[in-house]
Amino acid sequence: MNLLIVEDTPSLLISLDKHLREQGHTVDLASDLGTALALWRSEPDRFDVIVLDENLPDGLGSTLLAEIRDANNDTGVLVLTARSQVHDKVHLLDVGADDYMTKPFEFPELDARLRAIHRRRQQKPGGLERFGALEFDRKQSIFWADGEQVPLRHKEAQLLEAFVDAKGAICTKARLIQKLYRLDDEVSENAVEVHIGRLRRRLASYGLRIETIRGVGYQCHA
Amino acid sequence: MNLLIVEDTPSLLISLDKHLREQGHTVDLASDLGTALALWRSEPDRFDVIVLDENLPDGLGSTLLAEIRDANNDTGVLVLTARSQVHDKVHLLDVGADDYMTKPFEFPELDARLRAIHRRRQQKPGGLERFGALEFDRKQSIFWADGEQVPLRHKEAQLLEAFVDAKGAICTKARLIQKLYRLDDEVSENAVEVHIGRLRRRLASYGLRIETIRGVGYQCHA
DNA sequence: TACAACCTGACAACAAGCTGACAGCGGATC
DNA sequence: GATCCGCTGTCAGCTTGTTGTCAGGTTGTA
Repeated sequence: MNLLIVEDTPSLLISLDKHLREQGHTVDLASDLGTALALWRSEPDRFDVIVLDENLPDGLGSTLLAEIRDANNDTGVLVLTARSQVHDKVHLLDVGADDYMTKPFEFPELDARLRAIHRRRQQKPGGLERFGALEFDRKQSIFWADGEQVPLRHKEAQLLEAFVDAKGAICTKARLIQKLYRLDDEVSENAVEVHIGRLRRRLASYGLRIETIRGVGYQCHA
Repeated sequence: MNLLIVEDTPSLLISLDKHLREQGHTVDLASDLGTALALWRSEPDRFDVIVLDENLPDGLGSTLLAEIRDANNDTGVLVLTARSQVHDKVHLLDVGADDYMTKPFEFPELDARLRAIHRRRQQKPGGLERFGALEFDRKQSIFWADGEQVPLRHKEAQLLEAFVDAKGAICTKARLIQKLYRLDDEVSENAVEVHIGRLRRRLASYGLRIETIRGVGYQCHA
C-alpha cells in the first residue's frame, strides 16, 4: 500500500515509518498539516490510506480530511486522536474518516485497520483473490499457484499487486513508480523496466503475460 | 504463553512471576488497574491470558475485563477473587471471564486452569499435536520424535511452538520477538536469528526446515 | 533510416541474515 | 561461598540476496 503518515511527534513518526515499511508498504511522511496538504494536493490519488494525527502544530488533521472529501476523493483516512478526544469520534466519522484510533495503540491493530480500510475501499474480499492461474493473499502479500507459493521478490510482488488492483487495465509507468517508491526516492524508469522483465520471467511458467503498451505502460490481464 | 499478571499484593505478585516464568511463560506484571489498562491498550493482542486480581487499589479488575470484552478481544482472562467474594462468580463469568480462582490457591491448579483457558481459546486438542515428524506436548512444552524427547532449549521450544501455532504461515521477526520476550526486554533482532540458527541445527535431523523470508520473517511448514 | 522506447545481462552497492566466539548470568553442586 | 556448567544475548566478520544503474542490443514507429 501507498501510505502517508501525518504525525508531529518525531519518535512516533519514526517508529510508524519503520514499522509500516517493514510491513512492506511504501511510506511517505509529513510532520505538519501544511506539508500534508501540499503533498496530497500535488497528487490526490497517490495514497491508498493517510494515517492522520488530529492534533498538529499548525492545525487540525480534519482540515485535510475535509478537503479530501470535498474533492470527492476516496483516499482512505485513518485518524489518530488522543484518548481525551474520544468524544470527537462521531464528528470524525461524520466528516468522512474511515476509522479512528486513540493513542496509544498497538501496531498489529493499526495494521488490521489499514487493511480493513484498503479492502473496503477496494471492495475486495478478505480471503484469497483470484488472478488468472494465481491466488493472491493480500494480507501476507503472497501469490499462490496450485497450492505452491510463487517465489517473488518484494518489488515483483508489489508490481503484480498493482496489476491485480488494475483488474486488467493499463498501468502507466508513472503509476507503477508511484506504487513501488516513495516520493523522495529518485529512481529511473528503467528500474521499473528491469523489474517488469524479472517479473515476466517468473510469471511465464504460470501462463501470465505482461504486455508492453509502448509510450504508456504495461498491462496484465489475468 | 504470554501472560500479564495484575495483582497488588507484592509478595504474591513476585511469587507468581517467579513461578510462571519457571513454567516457561513470558510474564509481564502490573500492580494496579491503571497500569494494566495501559498495558493492554497499548498491545491488545499481546497476551494469551491475563491473570487478574479483582480487588485493586485503584479499581476493580472487572473494569479491565469489561473493556477487553467490549473491544471484542479474545484474550483469556482468569480472575482472582478473595473467598468472601465468591458470590461475584456468576457476575464475573457473565462479564466474560474465562475462569476464576479464589485466594489462596495452589500453583499447580493455576497452571492447569491457565492451560485450559489457552487451549480453549486456541481450540487446540488436549493431547499431543502433530507437527511434521514431531509431536508436541503443549502442556509440558516438549517435542517428541519416535518416542524420544527432542532436546531443545527453552527459547528454541518457544520458537518452535510459535511455528506450530502459525500452522505453516509466515512468522514475522517482530511476532517472534513478542512471543519470546517480555515488553521491557530490550533485545536485538539478531537474538532471534541466533536462536533460529540453533533451532535449525536441531531440527535438521528430523527433516524439518525453517525457511527465511527475507525482509519479513521465517516460515516452517510441518 | 533515424530515433525513441524498451529490454536485458552484468555489475556494484547495499541490506539482511548467518554464525563462531565470547561473556554474563543464574542455578546446581560440593 | 567457590566453582562449574549450561543458557542466552551480543558482537564482528562473513555470506547471501536484492535492487538500481548502466551499456549495449532490439523493437517499433514516423
